[in-house]
Amino acid sequence: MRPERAKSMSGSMSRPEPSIKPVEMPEATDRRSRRDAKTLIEYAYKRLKTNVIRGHLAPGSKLRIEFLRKEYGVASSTLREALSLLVADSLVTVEGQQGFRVVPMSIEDFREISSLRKMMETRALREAIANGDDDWEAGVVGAFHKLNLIDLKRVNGSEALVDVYNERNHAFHEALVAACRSPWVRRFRSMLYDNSRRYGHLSVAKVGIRMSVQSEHRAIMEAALARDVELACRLIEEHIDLGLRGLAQFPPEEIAAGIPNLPTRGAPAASGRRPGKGAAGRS
Amino acid sequence: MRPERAKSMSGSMSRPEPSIKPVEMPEATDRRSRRDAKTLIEYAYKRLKTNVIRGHLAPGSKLRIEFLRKEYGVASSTLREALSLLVADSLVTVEGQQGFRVVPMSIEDFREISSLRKMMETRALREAIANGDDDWEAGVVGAFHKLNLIDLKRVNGSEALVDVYNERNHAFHEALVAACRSPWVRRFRSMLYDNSRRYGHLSVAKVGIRMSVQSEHRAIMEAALARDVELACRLIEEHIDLGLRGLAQFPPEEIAAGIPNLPTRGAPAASGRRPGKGAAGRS
DNA sequence: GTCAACAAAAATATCGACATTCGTTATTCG
DNA sequence: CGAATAACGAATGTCGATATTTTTGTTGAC
Repeated sequence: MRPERAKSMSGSMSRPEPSIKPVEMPEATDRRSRRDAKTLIEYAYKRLKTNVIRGHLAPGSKLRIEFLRKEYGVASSTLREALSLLVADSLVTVEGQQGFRVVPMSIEDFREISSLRKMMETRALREAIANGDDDWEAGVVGAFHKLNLIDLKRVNGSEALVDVYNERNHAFHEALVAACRSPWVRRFRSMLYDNSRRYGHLSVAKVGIRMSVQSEHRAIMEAALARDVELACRLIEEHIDLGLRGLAQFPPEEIAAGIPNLPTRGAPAASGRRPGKGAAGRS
Repeated sequence: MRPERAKSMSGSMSRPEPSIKPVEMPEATDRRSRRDAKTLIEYAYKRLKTNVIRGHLAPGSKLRIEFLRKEYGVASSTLREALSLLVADSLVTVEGQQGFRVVPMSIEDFREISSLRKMMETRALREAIANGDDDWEAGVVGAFHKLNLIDLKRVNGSEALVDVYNERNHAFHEALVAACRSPWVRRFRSMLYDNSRRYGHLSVAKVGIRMSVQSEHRAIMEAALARDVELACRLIEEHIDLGLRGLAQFPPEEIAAGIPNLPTRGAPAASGRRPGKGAAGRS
């Protein structure tokens, strides 16, 4: 069903690079998601969300309608609605006559998120383990396998591989709780997870991925499949704590700044500043 | 600072009717909130939120832009953005080319909300009791007093008094956790509480207010002021459970239907139906 | 009588122009 | 020289018209 990439790579090595389809390269993303998004609002919403989570839109920065409008090629109301939808995810705030803003990052924020995540994640996991059927197991095993195919040592440093890793890591954790049916738990968990991903990306960018992560994932998966609720919950709590600890060492201002040296794809200037007055001035 | 209502009531009776300023009568609300809303979006947002929580917009019903647009006197994009903001509160859903919809109600939904509310409410209360200063205590005592001024026996039946009661009940519970600083806990608690208010209103409309509620409130307040965390948490959990039990007796379809015999202020027809074809047809 | 294709109608989503508000800089007054 | 003020520019918020999509209603064939 996807005849487009027929003659791309015909290698036959034993285990080549982990089939990196260019997950969200700047161009590819646009085309793809614009196709399978039902509406332009949804398209803008997803793209904005990705960029916030990845840190391409700096934490705390102002989201100027006019700029993003042109950048994304949609009307102002369309973009505005997409941003409003992003408020539901607690990734963006909006205030009276003040416009939209990326939610700031801080270590206290990450602490609270991690703490609540432990509640929600375990609750979701409990339920998933109780309800999980064969399909759920298959999903977990599959997602873990895909995640495990990535050679961690090679990830640190490579932009593209980092993206793939983050994507698959996300998929694995989703698969774990896929069998949880409670809508509210799912919603809260999802909000918290999305927010925590921002810190996850930051952590990867700053200190790289810790090597123990694969074994942690494996242990969690095995406990879940063995239906050992208590163990699985304990392990996932530790997993969350380790993520927190990885960032706790940095000074607050470094965390608030987000990922450094990032070309801020789709964002105006760095933080709250104006784009600079020079350029086309006429005085 | 409010010279408007200078010569209104000069009574000097021992304890008259509990000074019912018409909290959100259909007209008054519009004027008032339209004034102190910074933007039209905020105005529409608040008004829609109130109507959803009160059940004037039936659970599960479709929110037709064109209809509400005229009703509220704002442009379609403005209303659209207000609705998008309501998605953040989990009071409204939006789906692809399908428009907006009031989130449905069900007893399972209420169960999950109540369950999660117990987590969040206790967590918020714990923190509030730990941090609470004199202002917090004053706020709690004041809110309780106002709530307690209402004669419950007289409430059941009177539309206006029900609104006042619900409003003050809300204020009391807000005051209890006002000293909680954790943004995420506050946010989640708030979402859950708003949603649970829908069921609260339904409960009041169907079975009236249980007479024990005042003593429950008093006990919670006293425990909180005495800084008895464990007792306060236990009491509030019981409080929540009692609210749930009040509705659990009804058949599912009655709960899904929302408040009966309500003129659906600001809503088109009852549920998913069209407004009727007659009127200005020209065939 | 049931189903399917087609046409009409309604509702959603999208757009770009316009009005309003806010923050900044330049100016004036004490 | 400093503070308050006024004009400017930029960004937000608001609007109604238009394009697309979905739904409804009807006709015709099997």
